[in-house]
Amino acid sequence: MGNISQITSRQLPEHGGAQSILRAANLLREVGLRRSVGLAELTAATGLSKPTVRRMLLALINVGLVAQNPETKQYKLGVDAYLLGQLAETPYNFHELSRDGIARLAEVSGDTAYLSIRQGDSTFCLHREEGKYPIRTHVLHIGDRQPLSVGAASMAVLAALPKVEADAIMENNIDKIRDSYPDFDMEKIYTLVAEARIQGWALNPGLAFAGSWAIAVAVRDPEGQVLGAITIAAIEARLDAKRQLELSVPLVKEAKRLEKLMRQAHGESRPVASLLTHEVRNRKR
Amino acid sequence: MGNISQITSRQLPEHGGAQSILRAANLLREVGLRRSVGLAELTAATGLSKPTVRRMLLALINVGLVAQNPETKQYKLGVDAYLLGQLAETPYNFHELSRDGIARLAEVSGDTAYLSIRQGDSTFCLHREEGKYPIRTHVLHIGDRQPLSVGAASMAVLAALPKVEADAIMENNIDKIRDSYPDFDMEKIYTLVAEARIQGWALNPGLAFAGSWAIAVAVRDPEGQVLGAITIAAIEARLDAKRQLELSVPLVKEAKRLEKLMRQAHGESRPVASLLTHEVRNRKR
DNA sequence: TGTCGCGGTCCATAATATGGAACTATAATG
DNA sequence: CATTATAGTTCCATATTATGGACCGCGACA
Repeated sequence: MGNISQITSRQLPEHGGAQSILRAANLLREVGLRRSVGLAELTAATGLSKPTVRRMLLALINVGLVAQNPETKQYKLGVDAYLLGQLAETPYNFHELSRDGIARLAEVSGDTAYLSIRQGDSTFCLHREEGKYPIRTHVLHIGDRQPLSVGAASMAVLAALPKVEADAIMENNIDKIRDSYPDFDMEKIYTLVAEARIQGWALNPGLAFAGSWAIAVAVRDPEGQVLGAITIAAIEARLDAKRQLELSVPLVKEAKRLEKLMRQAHGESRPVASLLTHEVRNRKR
Repeated sequence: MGNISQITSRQLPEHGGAQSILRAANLLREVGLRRSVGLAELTAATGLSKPTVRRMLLALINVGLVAQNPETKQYKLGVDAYLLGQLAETPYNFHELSRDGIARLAEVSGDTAYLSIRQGDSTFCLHREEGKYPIRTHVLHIGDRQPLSVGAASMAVLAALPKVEADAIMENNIDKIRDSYPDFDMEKIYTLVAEARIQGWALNPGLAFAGSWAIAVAVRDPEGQVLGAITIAAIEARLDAKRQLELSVPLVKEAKRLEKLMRQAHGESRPVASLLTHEVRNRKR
């Protein structure tokens, strides 16, 4: 494998020998990131040859991780991918524990509340809860991924990271961002992140999508690492300076609450019920 | 696929060349089926050599599908597995659309209601909702898989399948079941499934776990295929013949409702919102 | 009718993954 | 302290396994 040019994605011969797994996982990710996608696009996205992609897709279909619509010939994630997700957990039960808080935020604000988790140089939208106000921004969807810098949650995460780390990431992401959001003002991002550091919450004044504003607060795990962020998004008219301040209060409160929940849950390593669980599991095995 | 000996799992050189993906997926599944597992058990479970398993695990860790606890050295599914699951869907939105109905069943019964989806020769527990009655059976957990024949949901699915297919599956599963549930009376299963065909709902009178009874109804997708089942489980004292009859009414009703929901949702291929989604997605790419 | 884009397949070749063995380390057990 | 079990690593000859160029068939378009 080429070790000089880094055109496609992750590579390196890797000490051991397991390249095909990396490729397959990459492919799986590419399929997942689009709701439905054709063979050609996947070959382009992965940089692999058509037969290879097709073979890998067949294998993934065989194990149920991918499904193909027999009419449109489009590929998408299969049921087993869903099931696998049911078996996995977010760290510290981040997702589960946040549910109520996010709902409360949607309730009190009337707008849309989000939960995002950090994944390397991106954030990933895990959950969305809608409030009662009839005009909503539907910009961010569950499953959407945004490079750090783009969006309120992203900026909140960046602001919460050590400054050197944040700067390195921004440097790193700058190309990715120029590709996807050509008319993006990186200077503004630096300012906004700096402000977020002082305020304790980040503001996205419609940068990614005109008219769609949002404020966000980072959430840390019991070890102090930045796990993700919670966000309230609204149309511009409903997020002026005054309301930003108003909403930042419950937002920060819910973030603190979530952090506390995670600390508590972290204390009790295993609930009593798992004893029974264990008994049953043995029976099965 | 191998139709004679099924010793290890899926095998055969497979027409194409993508065996390592099959192996990796298998490994991933084995990791997922246990909450947390060591290297030795995985080598045993997969039938592969230690270096191979370790190499594959490293690759899977690299892509985030597996995580390793640095203290215990145990492996489990990684965050990316979770995220992947968020991107996937159950067929016909089975899981989403069932949520309210399951909650209602838990509410009216006071006991525990389940949703299970069929996966080949097994059912997989997708969702559980608990009622208010203080004594609950915690036998089945989200993520648990049971071979068809074992459990009320399983039997409901079997009863709903064409008889020849059901018989073939039972024949097929019989070894698996003898392994895991040594004191299992297959004769009784046949009887119960036959009864289920007549009644329209299946009863598990504490077969898998003494004292834990349940009734279940199969659910079909808009094409008429059996997708899974919904279940009400309770302790034996709360599921005598009279109450079985009582509870079977709302159970069947919810199943019908769910089927209707899926038919409706199937009609409208794409909601309006996805136009916007598409626009945003383009921006990113 | 020609051509372009797409999904899909073949197969000789080259690259890749494999696992036995031998070894280290650490922790629990008797 | 010896023993056992577990996790993990390295080496390397071997052959299993993946690869992609070339090719086919189809439908859309001009």
